[in-house]
Order: sequence, then C-alpha cells, then structure tokens
Amino acid sequence: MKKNNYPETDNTEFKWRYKYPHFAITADCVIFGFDKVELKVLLIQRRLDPFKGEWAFPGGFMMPNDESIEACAQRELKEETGVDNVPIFQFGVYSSKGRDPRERVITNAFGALVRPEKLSVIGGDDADKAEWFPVKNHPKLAFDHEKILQDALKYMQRNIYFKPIGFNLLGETFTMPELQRMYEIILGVQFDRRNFDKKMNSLGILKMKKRSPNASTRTPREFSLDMEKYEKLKNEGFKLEF
Amino acid sequence: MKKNNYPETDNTEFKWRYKYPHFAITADCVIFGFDKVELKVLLIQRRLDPFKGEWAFPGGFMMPNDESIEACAQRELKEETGVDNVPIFQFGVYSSKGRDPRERVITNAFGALVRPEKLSVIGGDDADKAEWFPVKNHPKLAFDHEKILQDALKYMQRNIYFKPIGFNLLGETFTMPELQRMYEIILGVQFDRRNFDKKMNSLGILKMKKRSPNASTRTPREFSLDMEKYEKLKNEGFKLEF
DNA sequence: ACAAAAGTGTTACCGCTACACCCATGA
DNA sequence: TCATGGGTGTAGCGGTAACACTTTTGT
Repeated sequence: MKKNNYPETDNTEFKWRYKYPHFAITADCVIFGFDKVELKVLLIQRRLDPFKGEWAFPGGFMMPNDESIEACAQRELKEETGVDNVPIFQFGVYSSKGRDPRERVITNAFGALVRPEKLSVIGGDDADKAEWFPVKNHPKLAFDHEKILQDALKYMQRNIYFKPIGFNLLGETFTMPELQRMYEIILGVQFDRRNFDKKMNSLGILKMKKRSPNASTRTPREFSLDMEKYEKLKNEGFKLEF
Repeated sequence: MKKNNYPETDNTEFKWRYKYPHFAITADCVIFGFDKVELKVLLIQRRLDPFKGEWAFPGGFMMPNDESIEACAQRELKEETGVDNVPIFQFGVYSSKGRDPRERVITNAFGALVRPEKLSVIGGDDADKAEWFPVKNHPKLAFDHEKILQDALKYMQRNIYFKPIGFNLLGETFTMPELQRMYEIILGVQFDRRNFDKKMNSLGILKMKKRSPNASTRTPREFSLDMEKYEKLKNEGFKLEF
C-alpha cells in the first residue's frame, strides 16, 4: 500500500511544488472504549521518529487524493489499529508552531466512542503496537496529545448530556448498572440507582429483554436499544437532568 | 501590508516547495450580531475571483508565519471587516474536494457573537464591502458557505443552552425583553415573559439598574451583567431549562 | 382611542431527590 | 455466613408551566 509516512522517509527532493504557501495536515483520532469497568483510550506506539517508541493517537498525514479529512482519519485509524467503520466527530484543531518538531503541522482532531467488540486491536503500518489504556492511567503522550486528550474528554462530557452517544460504548445488550457505571465514569459523578433507572426508562429508548425462565429474580436485566426511537432522539437531542 | 490574496495573483512560479504533500488552509469566520430585532450575520463581497462579486464569510489563507489558525481567523476578520478583538470558537472543518474551484482547500470554520458596538463594519483588503445581513434573509453565498452557516447556527443553538455566550450579543446594558427576544430568535422558540424573568434572575448574573427618577413605572428596566458571577458561570456552564 | 408592549404574582403539577429493605450470588 | 450488588416503591420538595390584568407609549 502506498503510505503516508513521508515525513520520516529520506526523500530529499522538494518535489511537491505550489504557487502559494501550503501546509502539512494531519487527522488524529481519540478513540474511547468502555469495558464495563473503566473508560479506555486507544493509543499506538510510534514506529518512527519523531517520538519513536512513544505513545500517541492513531492518525496521520492527509494525502493528495480525493478523500476528505474525515475519511483520512478513518483510514489512518483502520491502518494503525484495525478499528473500522466507526462514526467520528471533529472536536478541535491544533496549529501552533512547534507542536511538531519537524515543521508546522495543522492537526484536526476527531473522536469516537466504540463498542467492546472493537476492543481487540492490532498494530500496523506506522504503529508498532495498538493498545487500550485506562484514561485515568495512560502513558505519557507524544506531541501535544495530552492536551488533545483533555479536550476530547471535555467535548464528550458536554455532549453526552444531549446526545445518546454513550450507547456506542456498550454492546448489543447491557444491564442498567452497566449503563449507570458508564455515565458515572464519563461524567465523574454518582447517581442514585433507582432514580437513574426511572430516568433512563422514561426516555423510552430502552427495550427490556425477557429474563430466561431459569434465571433468578436477581440476575441483572438485559436491555437493548429501541433503534427507531434511539435514532429519533439522536437527531432531536435530549436533556439529561441529573 | 503583505497580503495573502495569493491564489488570485498571477504568480506563475511554483516557488513553494516541500518534501511531502501540503495543502492550502483557510480560516473562515461566521460572525453573528443582534440588533434587538433580528439575528444578523457578517458577510463580505469578494473583490476577486473565484466568486468575484458574490457574498461570503470573511476569512482567508493561512500564511507561513508563526500565527495559529485562530490568529489567522482573527487577522482576516479584522482586515476584511474591521471587527477586532472578539473571542472565536472553532466549530467545523471542511475539506471535500471541489469545494474550492481552484484546488483542494481545507477550511477551519470559526464563529463569534459580537455586540452591537461592532455593528459598523468596513470593507477592506480582499473585500469590496462588509455588510450585516439578516440570517433569515441573506444573499446567496459563495463556495459551500451556506452549509457552513447552517452548521454555525446549529452549534450556537446547542451551546447557548449551556454557556451564557448569548450575552456577547447584547450591549453593556439591556432590558429583559431584549434578552428574551435574543433567546427566542436564536433558539426559534417562544417563552412566557414571567417565567423567563424568573429563570434569568435566578441565575444571579444580572444586576438591575436603578430606574431614573423621572421614568415611568412601565419603561423597561435596564440590566447589566455581574461580571464576576458571569465569568464563574461561563466556566462552570449552566443549564437553561425551558 | 386603540394597539402594542412591559410590569407583576399565584397555583398546579410534574419530576427530581432522598431514602430502606429484601434477595441472590460468591467468597 | 457475610459482604457485595441488584431489584424494587414512596413521599416531599422545588422548579417549571400555565395563566390575566394594569399601565404606558406611540400611532
């Protein structure tokens, strides 16, 4: 595959020529996952300089083809981690001088929340490894990626109040305590169990699964999303009043 | 002043040379104002091709100096419209092929809400004219700027619920009906006057001015912002529960 | 004189909040 | 058997929503 590891190659020719000033552009992806216990973030270990061996977000340089920056982000994500086919949102742009030691680089940052099925990842391409780390306990990050991570967290926290994006972190079915833990961990607060139940059920997007006949009355009930109502709510937005 | 109208000049030399693919980058500004009656947006009439004579957002190409993309946006805004010293927020990136007829251009879009003092604007630089238009009744826009405008409106609507940004649209002092109209117009809804009063007053960020002694009991009361509490609320965020 | 806009207070209802006990599981 | 975690209902309170009349100003 033709690859965009160009800043690290030893091509000494200045063969890209333009009439006017141009800039290097990257798309970086901050991917969050949730394993029923804690919030995780997907990092790759850089195969090449700068910051060789250090951890950073998957992402890479935009190429002179027809793809948009969003497509670029998704392509890099897949190449470096194997994570495919997830919706992403743009949440910031980073352009200050010196943030990349090579040259001025303009980075558009994208975020995504993914389901546990996606939790098995592979390294590849510019990445030696791809690995999930707890957000609360991640390695030192290359470039200005620590700042980007904090911005991503803030963006997600603000938006999970109004859009049911959080469900992207859960599997097909989930229990109410799982759902509650997810909200508590992302927002950093605690909810009363009974009140949380009532609120979630009142949104009308949850379908309660029948309990298998031999299960006890105290096994957690499984829920799934009523996709029709969920899609509607996703567009309209809602308010989570905790 | 050295200016970045470079894509329109007749410089036929490809004098900008890089080892790797680079791209043209612009920052565009969607500036909203409010004149106590309706929401307005600041547009410039393009002096040069492409879309010469048509209306578009102030903005322009990033230059190979040390300024960030945010600084670039603010500089272009000042040069083309005279609007200076307003805080901006980034809300989107536009990168699809063909959005600029010249070449692939990556545009980061910024928004701002400004006070009526800023409502007198001047053209300049790449802009023949700068002019405020009602958002509900604006001329056809160049490039993909109509899409950008709609995105800016959506972003503002979502955020005015949580941040008291709307006050940037009002002057030093304002009346309660003015404040209410602003919210109604931006959000496209109607509020009950008495309930709106109560809610706003309960936020604790308004200072009611004394009425001048000769004024009648029915002249609208003037309010101003309690800046200290306002700043606090801006950081914490709030929820507008209508 | 009439229409348009601003000031003002009360009530009902819904929803958020707080709270306790029982049962099942696994250590 | 004890600790942990999940299931379940109710009562109080606070805030939102609904609502009407008077006064002033300007046409």
